[in-house]
Amino acid sequence: MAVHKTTIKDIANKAGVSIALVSFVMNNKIGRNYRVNAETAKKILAVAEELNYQPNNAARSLRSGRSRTIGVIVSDISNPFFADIARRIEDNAYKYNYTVFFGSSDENTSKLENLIDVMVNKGVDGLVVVPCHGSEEVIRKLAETSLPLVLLDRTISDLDVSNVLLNNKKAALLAMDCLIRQGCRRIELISYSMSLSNIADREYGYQISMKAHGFGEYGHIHRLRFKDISDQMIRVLGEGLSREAEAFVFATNTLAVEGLKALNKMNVIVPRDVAVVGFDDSEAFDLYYTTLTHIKQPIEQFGYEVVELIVKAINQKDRSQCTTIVLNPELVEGNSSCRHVKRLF
Amino acid sequence: MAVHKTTIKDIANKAGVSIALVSFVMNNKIGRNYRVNAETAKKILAVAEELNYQPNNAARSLRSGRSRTIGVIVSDISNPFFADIARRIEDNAYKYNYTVFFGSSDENTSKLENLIDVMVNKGVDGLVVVPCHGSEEVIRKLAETSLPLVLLDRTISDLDVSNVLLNNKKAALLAMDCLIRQGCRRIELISYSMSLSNIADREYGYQISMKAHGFGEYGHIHRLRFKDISDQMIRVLGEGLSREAEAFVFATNTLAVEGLKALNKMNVIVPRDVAVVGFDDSEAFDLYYTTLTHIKQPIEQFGYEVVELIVKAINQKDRSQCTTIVLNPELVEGNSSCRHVKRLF
DNA sequence: CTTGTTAATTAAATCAATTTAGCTACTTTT
DNA sequence: AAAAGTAGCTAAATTGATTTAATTAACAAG
Repeated sequence: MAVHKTTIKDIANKAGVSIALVSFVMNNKIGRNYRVNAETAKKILAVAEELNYQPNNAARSLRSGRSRTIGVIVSDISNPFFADIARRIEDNAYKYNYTVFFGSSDENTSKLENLIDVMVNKGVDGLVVVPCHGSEEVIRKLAETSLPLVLLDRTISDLDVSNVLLNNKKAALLAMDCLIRQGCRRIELISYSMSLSNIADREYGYQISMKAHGFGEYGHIHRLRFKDISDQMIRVLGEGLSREAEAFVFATNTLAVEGLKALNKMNVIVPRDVAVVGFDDSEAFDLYYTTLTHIKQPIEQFGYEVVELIVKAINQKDRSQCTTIVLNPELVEGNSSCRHVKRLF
Repeated sequence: MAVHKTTIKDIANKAGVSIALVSFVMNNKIGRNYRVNAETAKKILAVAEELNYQPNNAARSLRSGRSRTIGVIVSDISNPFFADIARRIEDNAYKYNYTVFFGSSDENTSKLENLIDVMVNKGVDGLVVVPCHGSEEVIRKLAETSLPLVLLDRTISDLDVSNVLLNNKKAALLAMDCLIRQGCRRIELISYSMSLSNIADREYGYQISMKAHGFGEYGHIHRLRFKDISDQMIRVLGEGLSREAEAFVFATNTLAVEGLKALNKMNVIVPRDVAVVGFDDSEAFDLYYTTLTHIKQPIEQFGYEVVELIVKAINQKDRSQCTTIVLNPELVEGNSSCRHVKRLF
């Protein structure tokens, strides 16, 4: 608790030994090379305890070149999806005695680059990054350095780097299967205009499914710009409905929230007028008048695996060994996709 | 971008000067005590640029005893209220060249104590803490140390420390005035059983208002335990409704979300059957079938002021000078408090 | 009794930056 | 021309911990 002041030197003085011995004991380095008398070790530990010794991280870091610190850059830490992952990362990193710096890129490449600089400058031992639109080159350059790196949620094609990703194609297929089982054919996808691997894979899964079931002609992918979503949303949903779309799939939780808001404004009732499937959970859906069918991502596992990978990468000097972990999505069926409800009205 | 390797020494070698000169120039220390020829300075800066010099934080930190790092411990970083504040803190701290460590206490004192230890150990220059239930003693001990400290959102009574708080009593009065204006008398408050200054002040404001308007006899404060809220919520709301409560005030956003969920389950329509006022905003309310009347807290200002205070505290050696900033709440009137709607049904 | 071995310990270098005290050359003053 | 002042620069100490190389003391082996 107390703000530390006692150093290894203080302990050495009080215990009547050299600072080297204290260091050996404090680091449990006792072995064939460093031998310390059991009595002496005991005494040193006692004095350390008495003086409430806390090692100086700056000194340690300077000497070892390591900070026991990890940098995590997500697109927006106030997005519940990333906030939840952040919590898990924090918790798991703590187990390994690592502390975490967080940063938000706001889907802005220059901000991302800046954050990377700040964190590298702070001396983080490794970086976890959610690549944003247009960040490909920045990430490639970063991957060329010797700094341990793990990409989260999205990846960069043809880049030899560790990843923790969702099986986004499968996720899209799950969403589609659910709707198709309900008899939907005119299914439209609401997506972002940003070029992101997770989005692309979801779009791919959507298209595969539509074609496989022979609904290709009904297919529509709406790609919205990141800024000023709500106006665009009302427009594209309106377009879809005028084409008699039977279902909308929203490619992210932010899109789903905005989409449901728009449908509310347009007085469109879900699932009576149109079926809906979303991605990710959100507290927002808890108060919605019907339960939302959505793809559930294994948040805890995301946080867990990311830390495992980055710690592994830090501890191996061989940077060439990369691991990609692909996590499985799960379909949570609510009422928003129950197309048959129409008959009830 | 590149992982740094060039040191002050490299620059000195390449520029043909001593490391001291490089340090003077890099730190802009040029003045009466440290004189550097303009030409030399220029050359040093050029070499630094060329070698892409990034100062080693560990060395700097070791020498100066400062880390340019701030620790922020909230109760839960995945609660949107704190996540939003965290973003603002991060942004404002960046302006001062500070980086931020976040931690979540989960309203658990021993976890809080542990986090404080970790952060002190990491050598943070200052701490921003949201005190949790039962943390009084821990905070008092912390305040006795020389570590700059700012309490956020909640305070500890009779403790000489800087604070950034909401005027919670006023906030409660605003909420009450709004309901009373609508003709409500049987107003009940849903609160936590935790002993927290913000909660206490909101309860106080509620009681003051009820008594002042002569509704004391109708007053009911329900204090829920932090764990397993939903069951308790259904019970207490049921109790309230059986007493013909006309309005519920929820003392926090988490309580409001749980409360509205419970009302949904109980098939109680807002505001037809009961009026509702909440604290804080939440994305969750966006999809609710009616707009929620709530107390809006100045989130941006919270983040801003906290950083201002902690930076000020860090830069003054005189620890005795404490500042308390009390921010003003704002009432955002939605439809959930429009009691008169009853007549329309 | 010398040599070798090993247990126990320590002095000193190192990490990268900051900062104090001091040292040259000049220039200015008297 | 001696004294004083100053511009420009540098050597070296310092920060706290880690780690290498060296040292001492004790004991066993030859």
